[in-house]
Amino acid sequence: MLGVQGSPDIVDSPSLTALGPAARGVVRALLLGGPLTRAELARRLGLSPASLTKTARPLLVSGLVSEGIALVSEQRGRPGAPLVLDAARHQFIGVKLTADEIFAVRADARGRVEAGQSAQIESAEIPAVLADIVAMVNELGRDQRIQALGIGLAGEQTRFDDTVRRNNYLGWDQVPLAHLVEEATGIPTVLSGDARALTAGVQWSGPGKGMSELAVLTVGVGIGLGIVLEDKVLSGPNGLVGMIGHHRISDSGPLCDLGHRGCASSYLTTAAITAAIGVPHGRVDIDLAQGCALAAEGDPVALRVFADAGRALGVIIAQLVNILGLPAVILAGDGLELLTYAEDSMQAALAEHLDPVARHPKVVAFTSGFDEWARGAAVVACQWLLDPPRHRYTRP
Amino acid sequence: MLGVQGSPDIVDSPSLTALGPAARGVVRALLLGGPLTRAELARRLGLSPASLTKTARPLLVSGLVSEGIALVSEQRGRPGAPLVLDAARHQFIGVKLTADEIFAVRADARGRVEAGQSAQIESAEIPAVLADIVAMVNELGRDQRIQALGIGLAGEQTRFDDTVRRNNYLGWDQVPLAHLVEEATGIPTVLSGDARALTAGVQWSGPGKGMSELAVLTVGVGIGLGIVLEDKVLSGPNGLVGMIGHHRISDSGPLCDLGHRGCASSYLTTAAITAAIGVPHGRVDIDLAQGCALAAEGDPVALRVFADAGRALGVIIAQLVNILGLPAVILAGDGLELLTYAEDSMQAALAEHLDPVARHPKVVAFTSGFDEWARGAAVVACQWLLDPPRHRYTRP
DNA sequence: AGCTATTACTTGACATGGTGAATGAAATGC
DNA sequence: GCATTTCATTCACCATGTCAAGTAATAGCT
Repeated sequence: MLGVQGSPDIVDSPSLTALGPAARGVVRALLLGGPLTRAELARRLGLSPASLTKTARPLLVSGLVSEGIALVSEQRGRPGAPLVLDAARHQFIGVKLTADEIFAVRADARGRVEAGQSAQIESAEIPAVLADIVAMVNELGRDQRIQALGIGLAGEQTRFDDTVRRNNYLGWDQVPLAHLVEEATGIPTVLSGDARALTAGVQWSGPGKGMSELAVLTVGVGIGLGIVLEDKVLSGPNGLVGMIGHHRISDSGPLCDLGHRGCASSYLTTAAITAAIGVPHGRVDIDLAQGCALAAEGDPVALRVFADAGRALGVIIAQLVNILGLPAVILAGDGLELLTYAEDSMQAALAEHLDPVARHPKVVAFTSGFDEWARGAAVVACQWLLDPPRHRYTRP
Repeated sequence: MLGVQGSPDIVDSPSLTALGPAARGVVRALLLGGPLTRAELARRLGLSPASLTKTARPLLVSGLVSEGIALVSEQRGRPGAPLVLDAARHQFIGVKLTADEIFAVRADARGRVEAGQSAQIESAEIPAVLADIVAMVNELGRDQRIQALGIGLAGEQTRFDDTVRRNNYLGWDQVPLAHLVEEATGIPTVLSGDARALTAGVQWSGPGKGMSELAVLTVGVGIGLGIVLEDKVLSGPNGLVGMIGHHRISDSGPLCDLGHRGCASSYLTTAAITAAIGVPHGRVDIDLAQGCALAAEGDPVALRVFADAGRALGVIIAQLVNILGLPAVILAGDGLELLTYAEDSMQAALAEHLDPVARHPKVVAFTSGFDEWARGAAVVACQWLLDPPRHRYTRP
């Protein structure tokens, strides 16, 4: 692009915030459902055809939406003109903040990653971290108009949050991070829990695209859980949702670091698995890949550990499905490698613990890089902008 | 036979269906929050004061709402005039349908029961049951204008359903019961799952009144679960929610009738408890009250059975709170008597299995008669009428 | 080809529900 | 008695959505 930093010749697509709630609803539906005719949109949004004509007009004029060519119709009557959304027109930035590292990506409205970077955190002091974030955001947003910025971090964040509450990793408490970043960058900013951000990414543009109900279960350093109900990522009144890490799976079993016997963490975290495999072999420095290699060689210890892990996964999935009636569960996280040797026992445990009346859920493994977490945060930012505001009125 | 709707000497308060969505919102808030000033309503509904003046006017004119006297103000400025809702003005009927009996109550909008009756079901044939229901409804609705009718039954019903899907108790499948009853009585009718109806009753006018998030766990013949999230009773995509009856509590434990070892049903259903107490004593005809009596005498078998039941309850509550972040769990059902001797172990198990980060929930026992189920169905009918319609448009 | 049924879209009059700004009303605190 | 604070109203205006009516484009049938 020709433009220099901050120059006026950036293509200035109108901000999504300028759209009314009706238009946002249309954009949201198009984002999730691909090109759709006005008639189909009207049906999905529960509006009259007349409304859609009216709502779509300004979107067409602005160029955000354009009319495609009618498909070969298998219908009887006049074919509809599909509306196609120019999702690449709007950019978002997603940031995943951990105790020692920051990941950030720039993505378009559909969640396609355009650029990304990462940096180590030198100090957990608020001004230092803030400066790091701002530097990365400015770098990624150079010569781009960024619609919104999403930050995902561990802890008790609600779906669209603005302050960091009790973050043990960073040692922060009650930090108005969204406001700080917004002031420094000029970009509207929202916070979210990291598991919730990952879930949002899965739901809008990952393997769960278009599903209204699903759960995302992550295994790795810890166990994370995100739940989508009625198209919305659940966050609970305090952001305290999905604390499934210490669910008891079995009365007899290994101990987790909190002293629970047979809890989910004791079977599923990477540390638990590597320790369980390594100790009987007299090795403490084993990693997950080595554990998998042992299993591949037929090592009985490794096979048993993975089988137990699979069983734990199956029990958790069954509980979720029984309680919430979910039709799909997505497995993710950097410990997902274990699934190779755990899938059979997982399926067996799932079948055993599923309620006889419940429908068998679709279970999908979603292998992804670490930037998936940051991408999820970008999706959260997009969802935030397009969210139908419940409370429009802010008193003076 | 036609309903009594047409009789000319009924005080004809305008139907709630005539209210627009804005007015319904006000009525709903007043129903849940008692008398509220316009200013407070505006804050709760996220509207401007101007909106409230406008919305409240027709309600005041119609007499459904009247202005109370300002309370002794502890505020600084002008005291607001509380709007009080005349909840007794609108009647609803709730019906609980089981395999062999029908319970029905008439209640006002606030869920206060005005009358009730029950009848045995002679035959499970659809026309026979329909006739029974219609007769009871006509009897309860005599000389009254009934706003809506709610029917609660076991099975895979969604929150506001219209057809009975796969009901094993009655042997029905795909019966458009709501439509049939509506035609025969002239009263708008809605179906709901029975656990969901009970939950609705708890949420609107029971011990959970005013709470936005809670779960209702029932013990008795089976184990039921209803979940409220963001003020709405959860029903899932297929109405398959809360199938918690066969969750595994322990590897070792009694068998349930499906052959699961140590599942929730095997610890908590009344049949399981009475059998567990009775068999060691060589008695098969024991009931729950007798079991309690034995426990009161210090019978070690009974005490142990109740302690195990309490532990199962505690585990289930902990799981629910961990996953959903619920601040409160209400216990109900006709088997609740067991709690007298199970509470300690329940609390212990809850504390043990709750995630270290999770907030300890409020656990409340809600002892109630059998008509609580029918009352819940009446509340569902009221919620249904006052629900903000997502899809207003019905195409011609 | 021409007709009919079917589905898609547009138009304009109208209703509803919401806002902001200005104003008035009723209490407390000094 | 007066400032302050909070509550409520009024009026002009906007956004969204419906209805009824009409136009447009296709498939299938005769």
